[in-house]
Amino acid sequence: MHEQLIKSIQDKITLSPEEIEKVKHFYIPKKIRKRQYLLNAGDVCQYIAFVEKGLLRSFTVDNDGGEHVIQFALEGWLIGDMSSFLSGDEATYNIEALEDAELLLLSKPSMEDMLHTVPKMETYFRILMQNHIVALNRRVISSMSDTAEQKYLKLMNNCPGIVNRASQQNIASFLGITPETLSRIRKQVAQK
Amino acid sequence: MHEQLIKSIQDKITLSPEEIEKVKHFYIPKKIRKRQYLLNAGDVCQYIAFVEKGLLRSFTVDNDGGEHVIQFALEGWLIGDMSSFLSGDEATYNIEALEDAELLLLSKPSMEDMLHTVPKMETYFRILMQNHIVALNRRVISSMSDTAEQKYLKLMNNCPGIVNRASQQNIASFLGITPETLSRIRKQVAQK
DNA sequence: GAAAGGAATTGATTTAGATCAAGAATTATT
DNA sequence: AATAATTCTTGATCTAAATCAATTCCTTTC
Repeated sequence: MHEQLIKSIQDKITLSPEEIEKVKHFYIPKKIRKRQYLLNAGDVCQYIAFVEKGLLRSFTVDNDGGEHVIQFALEGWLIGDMSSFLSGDEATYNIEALEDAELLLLSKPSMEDMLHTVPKMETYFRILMQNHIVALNRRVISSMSDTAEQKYLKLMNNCPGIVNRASQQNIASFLGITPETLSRIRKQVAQK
Repeated sequence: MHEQLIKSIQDKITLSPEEIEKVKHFYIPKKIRKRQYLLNAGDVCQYIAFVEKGLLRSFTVDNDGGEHVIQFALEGWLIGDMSSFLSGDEATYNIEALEDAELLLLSKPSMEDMLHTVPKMETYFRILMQNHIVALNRRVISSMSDTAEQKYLKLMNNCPGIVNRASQQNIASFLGITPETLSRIRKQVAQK
């Protein structure tokens, strides 16, 4: 049940077997089914979720009712409304399972306990945050300067799992293009 | 010399006068002149810079030689290549002063010392990081779903200082539009 | 203070991608 | 298995913004 989590941690820091056992106990396993929501915009985000299995998306709904996919999360990724989780303010994002999923939830008190008990986990979360900021900056630049095709090809290279498993509507929304444009791009890319 | 920094900190956490004095000593004052670079892409980002006075920008140069403004920083803001600073890897951003500037530099060893000496500063940096992530997410959504005019109006509302002080080329680059388009938008906005 | 070099404006044209619309192909539901 | 409901594809048209180009307006700088 914790393989992905352990892998994710050991990728970044070194923990003793005892520390690993301690860390495990701070996470609450939870299964959710396709189409279920883990978080509704307006609620406070009580947990950040580590994905052991499945695929989720976070998204906002704008004034005109348009959905914007902020992030996907598959095996080994973390998802949540970080800002709401850390500050206790209302969440601006919704989080929905796109496939049946197995999650490991971490509440804020558990997180604080854990960082106190296993201080090396500070480094783990710092690295995650840092990677996240780098990824967001890349996405800003890409959304400003790449063509729709370049955006799609980059996503395909960086996250083939998402391209294979998410619907084209969701992928298009994530890339900031229409589903029609994505469909045409896929056709072109296929025949070369 | 430290007014802006103290204001920024006291905005988020409460420190005793003694703690404030301690914090001050970890920062190195530095003046740089317009057009000077604080960081070149490829170097390691040794310092994050708190802006006491002036205006700076960080930007990347893509393969075709095109510049992309990542961020502006004016009084009370922090600028640096966070990823390079924290990880020690090569910076991907350049940082340049757009006006003569007075900075307070924080090196990584100083930062670690400071967090150790005044642990409440952890919270300060956590809040800064968190705000940064929220801002980046907003920017991604805006760049995908807003028109050029909406992007400009939002920047004008959120950061009038930048709109007034940065060149239109830089503002256009930051917004992901051409200088010509920005010029036309400004004309329209002015006559209403 | 004149010349030079950018920066900003304005106009004409092009284009990538959006929008509108209708049909084909999957996927769900009973 | 049959029907309903999405999702995806394909085509025709439209539009916001890019590109190309020429002029005017500011700053530098000598």
